[in-house]
Amino acid sequence: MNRIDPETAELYSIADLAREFGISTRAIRFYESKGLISPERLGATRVFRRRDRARLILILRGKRLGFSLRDISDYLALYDADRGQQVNLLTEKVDERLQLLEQQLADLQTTIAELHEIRKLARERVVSS
Amino acid sequence: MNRIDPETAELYSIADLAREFGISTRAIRFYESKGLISPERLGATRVFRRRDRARLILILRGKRLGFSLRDISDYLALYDADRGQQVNLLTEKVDERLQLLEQQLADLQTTIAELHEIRKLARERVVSS
DNA sequence: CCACGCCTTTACGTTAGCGTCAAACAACTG
DNA sequence: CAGTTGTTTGACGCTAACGTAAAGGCGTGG
Repeated sequence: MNRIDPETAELYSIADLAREFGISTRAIRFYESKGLISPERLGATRVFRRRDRARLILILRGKRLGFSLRDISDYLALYDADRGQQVNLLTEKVDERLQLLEQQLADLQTTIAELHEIRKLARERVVSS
Repeated sequence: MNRIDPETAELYSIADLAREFGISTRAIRFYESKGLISPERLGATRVFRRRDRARLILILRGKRLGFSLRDISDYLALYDADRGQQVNLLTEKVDERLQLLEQQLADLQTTIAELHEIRKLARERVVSS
C-alpha cells in the first residue's frame, strides 16, 4: 500500500493534455504559473503525470462551475490536505465550500425549474393560437 | 387580467436597490449600460420599478452561478420573449440553456460528493490516530 | 445662502484569464 | 544540412466587470 507503481505513471506532454481537454498550452502554463499544477521537468520541458492530469480535470470542472482560479486553488488545497494538516481547519474549510456549493445548487435548481416553466408556457401558446 | 395596478408599482432609487442587494450603484449603472435593465427616468434620475428589481434578482443569481453578463443578458431575453417571438426559436434556446445548466448540475453534485468524502476521510483519520 | 446628501456623466485605473507574437533551443526527417 | 515540429521564456495585448475619482445639478435644512 502507498507504493507507487512507476509502470502505471503515464507521461504526458503539454500538448497532449491541451489536446485532450480542448484548452491551449498557454492556459496550462498559466495554471502552473499560478501554482495550480507543478509538472516535473526534463531539462526545461514540462512532463505531466497522472496527478497533474487529475488536477487539470478538477480545474476545468471548477471553471465550468464559474469559480476563479484563486477559488480553485483553495479547492485543490483541500485535496492536498491529505497528510499533515490540521483536521479541524480542513473540515472547517470543506464545510465553508459545501455551503457555497449548496447555495449554488439551490440557484441552479430554481433556474432550471424556471426554464422548464418558460418552455411550458411557450408550448401552451402554440396550442391556443 | 393583464391590467397594471399603479398602486402596487413601487418605486426604488438606485441607492435603494444597491443597499437591498449589497452591490454598488456603479454596478447597477453598469448593468444598465449593458442593457440588462432599463429603468425609467425622472429628469436625469433613474427610477426603478418592480420589473427592474426582479431583473436584478435574476442578474445576481446568474452571477452566483458564474455566468457572464453577456450570458445573463441572453437569459433575460428568454423571459422577455413572452410575446411576439418565434416559439420554436425560443424553446430551442431554452433547451440549450437547460443542457448547460444540467451539465453544471452534474459537476456540482460530483463536487459536493467529493467534498463529503474528504470530510469523511478527515474524520476517520482523527479516529484512528 | 450655503453646506449636505444624493443624483448624474465622463473617464481613467485595475484584476483576471488568458491570446498572441517573438526569439531561441532540441529533436527528428528527408 | 535545411526544414519542420514541438518546446521554452518573456512580453505585450485584450475583454470583462467593475472601482474610483472628478466635476457638476437638484433639493432641503439651518
